[in-house]
Amino acid sequence: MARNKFKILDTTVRLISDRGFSQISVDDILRESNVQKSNFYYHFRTKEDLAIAVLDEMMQKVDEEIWQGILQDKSLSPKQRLDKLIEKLVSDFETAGGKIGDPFGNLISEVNSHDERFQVKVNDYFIRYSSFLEGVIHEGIEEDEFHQSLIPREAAEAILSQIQGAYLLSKAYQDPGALRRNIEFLINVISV
Amino acid sequence: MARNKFKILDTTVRLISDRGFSQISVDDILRESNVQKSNFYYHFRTKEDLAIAVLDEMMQKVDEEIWQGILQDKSLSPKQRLDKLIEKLVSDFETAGGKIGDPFGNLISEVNSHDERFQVKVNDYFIRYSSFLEGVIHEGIEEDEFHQSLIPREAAEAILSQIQGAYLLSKAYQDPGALRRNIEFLINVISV
Amino acid sequence: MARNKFKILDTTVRLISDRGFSQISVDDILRESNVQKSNFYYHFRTKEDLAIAVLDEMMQKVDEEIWQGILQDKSLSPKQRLDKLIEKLVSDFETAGGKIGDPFGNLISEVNSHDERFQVKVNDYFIRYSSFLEGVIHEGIEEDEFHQSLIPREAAEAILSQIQGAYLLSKAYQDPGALRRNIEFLINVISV
Amino acid sequence: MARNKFKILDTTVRLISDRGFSQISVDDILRESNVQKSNFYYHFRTKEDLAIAVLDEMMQKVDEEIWQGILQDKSLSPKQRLDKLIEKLVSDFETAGGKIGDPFGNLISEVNSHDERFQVKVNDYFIRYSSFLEGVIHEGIEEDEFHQSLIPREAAEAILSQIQGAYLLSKAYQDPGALRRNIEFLINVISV
DNA sequence: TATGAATGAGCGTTCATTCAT
DNA sequence: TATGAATGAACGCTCATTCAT
Repeated sequence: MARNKFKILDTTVRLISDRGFSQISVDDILRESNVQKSNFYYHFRTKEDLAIAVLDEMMQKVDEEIWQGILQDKSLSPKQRLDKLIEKLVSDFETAGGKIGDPFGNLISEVNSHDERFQVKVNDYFIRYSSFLEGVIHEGIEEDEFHQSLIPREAAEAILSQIQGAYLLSKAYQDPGALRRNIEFLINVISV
Repeated sequence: MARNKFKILDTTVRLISDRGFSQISVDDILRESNVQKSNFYYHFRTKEDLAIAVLDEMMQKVDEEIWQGILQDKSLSPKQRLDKLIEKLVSDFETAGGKIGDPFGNLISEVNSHDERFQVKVNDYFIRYSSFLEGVIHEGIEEDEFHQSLIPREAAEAILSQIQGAYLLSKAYQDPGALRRNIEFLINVISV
Repeated sequence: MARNKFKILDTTVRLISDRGFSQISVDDILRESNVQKSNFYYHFRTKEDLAIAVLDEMMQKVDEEIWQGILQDKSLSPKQRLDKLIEKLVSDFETAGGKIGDPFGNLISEVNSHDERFQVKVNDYFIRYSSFLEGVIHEGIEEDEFHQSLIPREAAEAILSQIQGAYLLSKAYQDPGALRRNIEFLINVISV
Repeated sequence: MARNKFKILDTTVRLISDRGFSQISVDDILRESNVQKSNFYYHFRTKEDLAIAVLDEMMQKVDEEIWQGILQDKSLSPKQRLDKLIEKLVSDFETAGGKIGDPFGNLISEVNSHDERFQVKVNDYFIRYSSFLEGVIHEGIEEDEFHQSLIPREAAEAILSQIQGAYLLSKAYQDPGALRRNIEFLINVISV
């Protein structure tokens, strides 16, 4: 059973990528998912609880699609993997129709949340993603694709930071090209 | 005589850097500024009108402090100017006490707004800032501080993007260090 | 102006004597007074704030009607005043149509409230009423209407206590007679 | 086997003495008793049904503890029994930690209930208690402990009324002393 | 007996905005 | 310019109860 719980989670993920979690109301979610308010609160203690659940889902998806599916793909060189990552981010962005639809679920706009648990989760999210990238940079240096002088940890964080900023500009400009442009710029500039 | 209008604008700027515009209510602003509700609507037709006015103020401030005050400071070399910019961003971030207090007024979280005029303004904002940076990069290439291969326009946008992403991470991590780290990383990597 | 604020206060006093404050909802009050919800919250910060305001009104009414109007009526002897008080309580109870309609506004059922300010107010209420009664008992002893052995303070509190209990039984039994019976019992037993 | 039914009843009695029946929700009871909601409605048709069941339990307890245990204790004189009753009420009140914990289960606040059956039960409750007290007063008069002029029925009701009122004041004042003071006052004043 | 899931009305409160003076 | 009062929709959440298994 728990059919509705699923529908709620699903709808929320969809709505988040459009407007960000704090901008969507419980009523919005309920309207879109055709679930009763009281049933929502049967499945989730509070709206923030739903947020946590959604973040957990997103983290798992990143693990599968980005990490296992792309960044650990040994059939590709480290740089090729980052290129493939860019392609994925851009195509996700585009298929989401001008909206965001990123594997970050519009976390950009949630960083100001005043909820403690939420902050911690977002933190985890970024740290996890960073460490994924760090592994790739490390390999890339050894294989002479990235400059020897790079410190993997630093480069990884800078790439994550650049990805976030690029998302922001893409949304502001309503232009997926900005997403590709800015991430590629950084990747190119650290490549030999 | 528009004493109250000033107080409203001032308070709003302050509150925005903490929570972002869409997370503060008209009542919040009024409570903090000791202005009457009906007087608010005398000065501003809607809440969005206030947002536009605030953005205008912020853009003017960036023109003065960042552009005229730092990026056009001919007593410094182009790279020195970017370094000084970083210092300003970091110190503003820090004095704002863990909050943001940036010259971007937490635009990060407002990019998803559904208001047309707002979107356009934010766009202007980013484009203006980009063009400021473009000028500096251009100079820097001629003075051999930045790599010859750089296209100023691209590099400028990447820096702006990196600044935005770095703000985001700093807030998520509650660590001003992340702001400096990530912007410096990009500046260093494009310097000769 | 503030027409609605008045209507809200008025309606609340009426509804309280029927069911007690914690058993009536803001919606109940609004329905009965034809006031908009948002206007309610313009006049009162919270539901508890309304409660405080209502208690203040009730206290003032007791001061006027019970204290000045009856207990301080020098044309009557102390015992006669207490008798007159009983008559008033009973007739108020009866005109309220089987409901309560007492000068205590059904405080009986509000004593369990978890709101601090409310508790304090109810306390004040009882203490004030007690001291009114104390004055009468004191006079009555001097005029030889009440037993010399009585300690005014103690007798006053016992009368207040008896009044409260009698209200309770009257409501349980739906019988105004119980109100008169039980208060009279105590008055008689302390009279010479 | 009705294990859960027992747990529900038990928990409810406990919660009632703190807040009164109408102020506790079915969810509250379920949370505290670790019983499933659907199981609750297997055992009780409605929340009011539970109320009735709880009242029945309380009445039985009064029969045992107050009537058989104290008021019928032939080893004590009538007045001594009333004194012992006071001690019990006060000590129950105190061990319940400032809360009520009386054998009346906070009926004080439930008298306004709109449920017919509930009203009837509370009525029964008071009448039963009254008749217990009446017996003691009757004996006391014969044994010359209470004034000859007293009508047992009237005195009994007045004592019950005083007990209720004293509970109320004790709760308002958060002072168990008020409970003892006021009941003792009445007992003393009717004693020879 | 017992369970997980669902229901619909209602809770106290806040929202951006408008009205009349 | 400025004010106090009013509006209606929406907010996140809880209520007692029922359903299907």
